[in-house]
Amino acid sequence: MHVVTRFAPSPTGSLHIGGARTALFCWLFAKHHGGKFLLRVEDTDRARSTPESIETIIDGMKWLGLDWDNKDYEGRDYYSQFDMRGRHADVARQMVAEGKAYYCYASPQELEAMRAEQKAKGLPQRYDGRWRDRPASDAPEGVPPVVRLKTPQTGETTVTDAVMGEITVQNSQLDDMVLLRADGTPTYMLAVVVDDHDMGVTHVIRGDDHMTNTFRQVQIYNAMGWDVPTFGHLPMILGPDGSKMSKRHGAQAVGEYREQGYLPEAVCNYLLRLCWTHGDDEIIPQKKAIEWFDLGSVGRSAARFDFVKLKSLNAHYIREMPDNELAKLAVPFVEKKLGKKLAPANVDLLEKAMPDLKPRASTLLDIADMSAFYFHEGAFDFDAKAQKIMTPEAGDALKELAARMEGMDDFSGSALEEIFRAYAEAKGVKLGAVAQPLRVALSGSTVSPPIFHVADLLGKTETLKRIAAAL
RNA sequence: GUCCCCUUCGUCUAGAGGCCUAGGACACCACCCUCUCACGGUGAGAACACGGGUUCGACUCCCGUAGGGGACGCCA
Repeated sequence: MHVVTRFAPSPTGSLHIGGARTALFCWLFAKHHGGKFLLRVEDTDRARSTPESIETIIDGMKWLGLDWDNKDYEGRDYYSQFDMRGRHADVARQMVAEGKAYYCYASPQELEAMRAEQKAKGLPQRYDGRWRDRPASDAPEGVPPVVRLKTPQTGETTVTDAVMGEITVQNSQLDDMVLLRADGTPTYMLAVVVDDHDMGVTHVIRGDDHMTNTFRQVQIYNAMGWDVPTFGHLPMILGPDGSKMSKRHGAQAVGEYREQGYLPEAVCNYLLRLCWTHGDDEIIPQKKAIEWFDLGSVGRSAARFDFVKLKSLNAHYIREMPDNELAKLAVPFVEKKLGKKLAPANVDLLEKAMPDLKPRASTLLDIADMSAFYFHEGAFDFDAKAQKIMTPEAGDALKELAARMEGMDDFSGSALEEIFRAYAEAKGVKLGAVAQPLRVALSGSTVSPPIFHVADLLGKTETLKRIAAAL
């Protein structure tokens, strides 16, 4: 199957998680079929479109690993809808010439009054076609008209959606939408259709908030005699409480997930599983996703976003990642936590500590929090719990054990553990009774990775230094 | 208000008329492992929105009700 998909965000903000999901699905569908995936920025709204927003969206796509095929297009890495405005206007004029569209001179105020009246009467709010059949001679002087599509008022329109199935709407429900604004710029409705057609888009995959637009857009395809692409509408992503996703629910922008230490693999896997399934499979690496993806397995109902599940998926991908790669990703987070650059030796230490850190972390932020103590300089400030562990008796024991450590040639974790175990057994106490004070001395906390291994990584000199500082 | 879509454990979902004593994952609880915290392992609890049909048989098909979402702009 010949496949061309596109992601068409409007550059009026960041790349939202819902947009990322749409982009992911478009990308997966194209990759699955060996087709093309295009990026088109819908920037016809000049007042709200910003270059910063375009950058943010592109950054987000790159971070997620969703590469598109229209790079280096006229000095840009994406299609700009605004660039095609001339073409859009030509199409609109062609439709007027062919009697498929007409000029409407109704002012915005007039239309507002019309809608208000309809609403008051409990009538459906739509353009009443007041200029649909009026002769050109009725045109008022000096009023720039908009171009409206002459939509069929009888019959019905059926769309076979690759996700939602067959959906039919009565044409009487559709009104004559604006194609070209009074200032000659195209509306979204016209621009998407023309661009999708011109770009050879075969599959329009987007959020289902566009479902009802589809019937209107089909009218434009029909008026122009163009092939209608296959549509696939994806269900909405809702906040945890079932209402529309908003700031109060948590991170919305893809960039925020990045800053919070999420891995793109986890975000993609989570987004994929949110409304698409492959039996009982939960962990779906990118390669498998491309192999398995299809539109038929996309669910039809809106899904609630579950930050906890995303986190557990992120934890999984952290555990799977090779230590060196993970350390590299974690460095900026650790440096931010520490407020200073990490020396090469410390980066090395971070990588060596990774096997201990990985199973304990859900995000890169967690890794930064848990690993900060390795790089700590000077004495720790013990919290109440730590102070409770550091009793005079514990101090005496540590002092004795430190003396034994001095003489160790093999300062490995297992050798240390042996010494501590032997000591504990001789004193008739549990290992924890001596291991916990060591943990507090070395990490400044009652919680840390396995403490003998920590000592091993810190080295004999640093370990003894920290014990001395703690006593 | 009009039109469109949706409805299985708390959440994401499996399920295409008998395979369902409704499966998996996250979360939660218990136990095991254990130097702390995790990881891991084992186990428990937890759902077919409601009401009518159709059928020998409905989570699965049809209708209705309720609830949720979306659209109704010279925004996209």
